[in-house]
Amino acid sequence: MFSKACEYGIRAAIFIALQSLQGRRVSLKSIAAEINSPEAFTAKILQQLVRSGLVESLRGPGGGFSIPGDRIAQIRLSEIVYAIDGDKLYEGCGLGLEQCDARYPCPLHDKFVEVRRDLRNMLEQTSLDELLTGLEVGLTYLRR
Amino acid sequence: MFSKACEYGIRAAIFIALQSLQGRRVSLKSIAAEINSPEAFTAKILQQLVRSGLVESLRGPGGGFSIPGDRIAQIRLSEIVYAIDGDKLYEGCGLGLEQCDARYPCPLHDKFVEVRRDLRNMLEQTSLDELLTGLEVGLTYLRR
DNA sequence: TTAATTTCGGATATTTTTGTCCGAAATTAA
DNA sequence: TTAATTTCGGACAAAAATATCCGAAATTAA
Repeated sequence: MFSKACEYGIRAAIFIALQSLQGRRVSLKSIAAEINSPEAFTAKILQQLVRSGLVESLRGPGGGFSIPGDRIAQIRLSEIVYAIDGDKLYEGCGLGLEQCDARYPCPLHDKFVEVRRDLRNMLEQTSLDELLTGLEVGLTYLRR
Repeated sequence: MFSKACEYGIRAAIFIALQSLQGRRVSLKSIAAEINSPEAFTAKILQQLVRSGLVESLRGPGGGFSIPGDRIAQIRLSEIVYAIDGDKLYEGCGLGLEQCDARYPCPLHDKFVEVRRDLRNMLEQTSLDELLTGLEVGLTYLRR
């Protein structure tokens, strides 16, 4: 469903948010260790999130990545997915037709649009901070 | 959402079904021309559908691909997707965790499971023949 | 039988995605 | 200032997905 890059990006963002709540900046190394992702590849994805303004970074000793407290409740998964994969998930015909819309739909158009809208709604309605509560109380996990 | 292979596979199956209804077998060449797909690649995908028993093939002059009439109403999109992509779409954690289930869920587990169930239901409930009616009356399209 | 047609199957090529390496730049602290 | 740390950015490598090529096998018809 999501690309590997997206999976790593979301997991990283969740972990950064979790640590930012405690006022801790986290290094690339600790992120990759915590979410169990390839370090160098994760670096590329984090750079995309930084450029998109979803994550802040600081170089040098004690540096690392963070998300400002007020942003943690604002940022939606849809923004993270969009920053990494662009509108791939939101646009385009389910059967790959170049032109496919309500006027000239593919045979699957209506049903596909509905499913994708559900996915999109889910991503747009899910903020980072609501994913943290389960982690904090040990009900959900970021690795394994 | 779907792989290119799946997109071609579904479009091909729809076109074969449409022609089979008229008692016509269709060649690889005409399929690729009709659904606007790369011919040799489409051949590989058709072979998968044949091996899975979703499509019948016949070699030699006048040969080609077909779907028996009674199968057209039985075959679901879920079967086509499964024949081509396996259970990739139906299994696995949304965030890519190796172990993620109701007992040890990732932070997105519940929401993701719900969206994927919607997608799966849609594919399981959609049969080939119901996609043909729109095509027959010119309401939907397979190319463009 | 021969020639033409069409799918089958393996090898190969191209493109995209995923992943690695390494030096440069920035920052901190001794 | 110097050394250590950490992100940044570009080049490169590996793997997977997409796509092509071509001869073999099967079938049909002349």
